[in-house]
Amino acid sequence: MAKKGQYTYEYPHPAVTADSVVFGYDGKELKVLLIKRGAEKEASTTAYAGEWALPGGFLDVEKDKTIAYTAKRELKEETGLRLSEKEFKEFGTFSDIKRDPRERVITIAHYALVKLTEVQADTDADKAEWFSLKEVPSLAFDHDKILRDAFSRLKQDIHFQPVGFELLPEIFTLPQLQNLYESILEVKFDRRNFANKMKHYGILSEVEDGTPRHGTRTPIKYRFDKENYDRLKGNGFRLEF
Amino acid sequence: MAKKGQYTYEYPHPAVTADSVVFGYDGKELKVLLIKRGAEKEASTTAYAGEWALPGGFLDVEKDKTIAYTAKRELKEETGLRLSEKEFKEFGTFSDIKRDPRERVITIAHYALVKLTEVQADTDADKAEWFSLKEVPSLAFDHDKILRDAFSRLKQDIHFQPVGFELLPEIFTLPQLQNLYESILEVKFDRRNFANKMKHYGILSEVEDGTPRHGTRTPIKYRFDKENYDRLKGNGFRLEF
DNA sequence: ACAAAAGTGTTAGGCCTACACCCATGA
DNA sequence: TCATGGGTGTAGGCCTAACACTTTTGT
Repeated sequence: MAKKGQYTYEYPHPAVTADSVVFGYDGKELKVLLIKRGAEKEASTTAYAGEWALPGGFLDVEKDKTIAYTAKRELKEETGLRLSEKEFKEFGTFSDIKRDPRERVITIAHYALVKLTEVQADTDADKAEWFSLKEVPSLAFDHDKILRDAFSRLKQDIHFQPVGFELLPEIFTLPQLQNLYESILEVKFDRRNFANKMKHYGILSEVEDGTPRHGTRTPIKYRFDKENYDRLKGNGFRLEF
Repeated sequence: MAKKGQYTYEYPHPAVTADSVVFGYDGKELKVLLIKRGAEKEASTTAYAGEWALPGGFLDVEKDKTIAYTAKRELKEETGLRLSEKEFKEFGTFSDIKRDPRERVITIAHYALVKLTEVQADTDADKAEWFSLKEVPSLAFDHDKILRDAFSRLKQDIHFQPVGFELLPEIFTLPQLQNLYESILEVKFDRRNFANKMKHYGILSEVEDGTPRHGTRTPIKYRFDKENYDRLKGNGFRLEF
């Protein structure tokens, strides 16, 4: 570890952190991953000790190639989750002069989408916990605001890029997909219209699992047609509703 | 001025800057404001001396309330332009480890829209110059990329929020407005369809200037209905084309 | 047997697109 | 007088929104 006071500059420098809002979907609700700030580690983490916060941490000036890499590294260290840098979408900078009581800290905020059902096993339950968006406790620093902003940004983004693939298990049903959209946009859709639209996009392929679907009570299973999905993601699309 | 080496930290800190891409419209073309980097001032500005760059500069850790304030302050200092903090839209962070040869510098990129015809007088011609987007020289640091990203972001944003008010003079004509949209989106529109659409939004009010419009050769003058314009801006809108 | 979940198709209305002609001015 | 710029309206197509009934399973 570096010696105290080793790094000097002609002008004051701020500290820079990357914080991440990780959204997951359990088939019913949208959730967010939070960590509990501990008092055990470096002195610099003692602010807001014991409170819930977004995962994130300081830019390693000498090693982190980009701030997205910081986000990735810190998420892994704090929650056990391994995501690639590309999965972090930057959505804003929070730079208020008083946002950290210790020193001037600028944070670059990111959000990421994960398949909750698949990564739940990887999240280190000692440190991290998934919260329903409606039951998020009050958070350290300005993380409440960061979380709110991330959610609005996700709401915006969902209009232009399909969003299911990142959040749903590989095999899913139309009602699940619809519920996901409804959870994010906080509205209800007509079942028929939703199905028509999704089918027209051509990103769904029906999964044949042998069972010859007796009733209509058990939903049809789909997976995403990754090729069309990615093309749509690249070109952008217009979800109107 | 602070003494050299006065500021020490336990861990290395990056420098943080705010850079601004200021777009203006002269009635024909979209332009961008650039500054020429000088060698005269502090040592820290000698990198890329003499080259063109985006206006911007270092966060004043002790005084700048937010990074948007940094953007505002630096723009004023470097070009003479006075904008309010709200006029700077943050659109991304550029954090590549090698983007500045001197030390680790993270920049928070912003863009702003101004009425070129009205502010041209305020821009300090010794330091700053307006360039047509198609004639931008090669820029210092990674500012080429920042400029490209700003332009794409503007293109995106224009689909969801009306954009004329910030760029056009108070009184303008429909052909001007159309040309502005065409300049930004780099496409051509049908005159009639464009007019129909804009009129349906209800953000244009005809300006009566006495002259009883003999021919149709002289275009009708409009101003924005600020109330409807702001409402539309708040609610968002969907420009389809 | 009843409530809840899921599948399915049609119609009306609104928005987008394409398209042509006239008038006045300036060269 | 001719080329240019600007104003204006309509018809067809597509997408969106609204809407009801049937089947089956679980209680």
